[in-house]
Amino acid sequence: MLMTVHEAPLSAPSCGNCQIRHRAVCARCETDELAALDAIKFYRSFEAGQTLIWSGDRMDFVASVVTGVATLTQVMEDGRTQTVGLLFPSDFVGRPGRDHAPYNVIATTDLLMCCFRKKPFEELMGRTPHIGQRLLEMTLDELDAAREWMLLLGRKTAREKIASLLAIVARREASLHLRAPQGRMAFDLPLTREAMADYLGLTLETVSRQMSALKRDGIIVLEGKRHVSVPSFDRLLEEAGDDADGGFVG
Amino acid sequence: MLMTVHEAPLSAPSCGNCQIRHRAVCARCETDELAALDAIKFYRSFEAGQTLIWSGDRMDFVASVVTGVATLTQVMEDGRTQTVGLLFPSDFVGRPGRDHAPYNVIATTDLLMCCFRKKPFEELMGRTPHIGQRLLEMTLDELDAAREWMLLLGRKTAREKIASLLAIVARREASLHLRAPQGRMAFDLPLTREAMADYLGLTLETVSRQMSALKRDGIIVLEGKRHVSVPSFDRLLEEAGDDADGGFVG
DNA sequence: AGCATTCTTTGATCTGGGTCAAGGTGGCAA
DNA sequence: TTGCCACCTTGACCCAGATCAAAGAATGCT
Repeated sequence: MLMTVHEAPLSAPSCGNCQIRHRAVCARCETDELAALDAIKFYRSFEAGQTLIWSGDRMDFVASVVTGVATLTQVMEDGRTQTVGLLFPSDFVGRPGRDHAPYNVIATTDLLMCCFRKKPFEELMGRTPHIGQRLLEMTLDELDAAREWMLLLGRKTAREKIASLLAIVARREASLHLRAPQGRMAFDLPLTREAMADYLGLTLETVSRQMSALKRDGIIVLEGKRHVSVPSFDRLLEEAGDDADGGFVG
Repeated sequence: MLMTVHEAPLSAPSCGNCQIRHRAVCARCETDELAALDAIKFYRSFEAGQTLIWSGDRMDFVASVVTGVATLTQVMEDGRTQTVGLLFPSDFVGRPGRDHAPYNVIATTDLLMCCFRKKPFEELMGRTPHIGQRLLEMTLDELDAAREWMLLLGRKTAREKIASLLAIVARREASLHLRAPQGRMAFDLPLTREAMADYLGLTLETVSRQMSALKRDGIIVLEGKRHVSVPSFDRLLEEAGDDADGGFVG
């Protein structure tokens, strides 16, 4: 069973540990871990567009997304920008054992984060190997996702890139509602055209043109700029150029 | 899985644990860990060009590179290929808790791997949290490297890509000889032009042209096709477009 | 030595996506 | 209800890198 909706800061999620457990079952939660995590956690909320963390900032906490979407981005001296991670609810940011942020973390929608002070979190990790194991699994999944994205950035066409991104967003949105992604589906894009471009290694004009092309070709239906419906998820996957189920577990 | 298995080399590296510890000092090695790892390890060697593991293969071991260089590559149905990882000595392949390989692993030079049967390795990990922690650190480093590479693939020019790759190889070669990368340095490229292209998201012709351009501009000196010397490492880093120390810890 | 193979370089040409520029569109503040 | 501002779309043109083609090295085999 996947974890259900998290509530606002005042009424904390029923199982704070779920953040760490990243869509894993709660059944195995050990009470003391839960209490220990509860004791060091706090919530922060951000508005769409806000930069939560600047690259190079001191970061004295680790965190996981409760609701909303954020990006990790790298910026070159001359301003070229590449997004290197998309964070959906249950995704984790921050690295035990490093105290400066290597990326900008930007809220692309309104965002609620569940944070853990790093010091006590690290201590807790030392005491309960289980948390470290979970973190390892999550990190390995992220690594796979990053490598999948390397294929996209290095070898896919603009159209395939857009289709891949839409497929990933569709999948993640579906998983938030405990559904498998298939058939007709609809969702809101949590990203501006520019943010999409930064994730895909394109310009925003190309993103816009390819969105129009996919719409013209009936792969997607747009209502407004952000709401997308996908008549056939399989068709979308074909456009994404992925073999088989093609990809992200992320 | 096609591979020629030679027997364990007569003189194994003095501390097998170092593989896992990934360039860490051996001083902290705990005797029992070492013995336990020794008990489940074996060596395999491969020739340049051999594919050690095919994507989708059952993989019943994890391993680390002792000598030589290997790549992790993804291939699309139509043959487009993207390398998603470069493995130098001390780098780790394989994931506890997954039994099919997600990438092709290809030896780009003659290669010696130190392998651990997965089952006993996982059990050992369960008993000695220390190994899990080390693996987490290594995985987080790889994730950073992958994300750095995403910036390269998404936003850098062909010339910057080549310079970045040369800088990484120079750094890794230097670290094998326990030196800091700086000033004049020389090394052999462990990759063909095609393998470079696959890692950089370019064609081999573009790689060749840009190598010639960097040579013409005095950034590098080529002796033969593979031997590179770099008169000024700083100059190379500038060409790579990295800010500050720019990058890979890998 | 002669030939084949594999890797690399270089040239000529083409093109997908970038760049520059000009309008849409829609939400919201006054 | 108007006007602003942020976001998005579309068009015209351009260029970095792809593609197509040919011809050098280097190596190894007979």
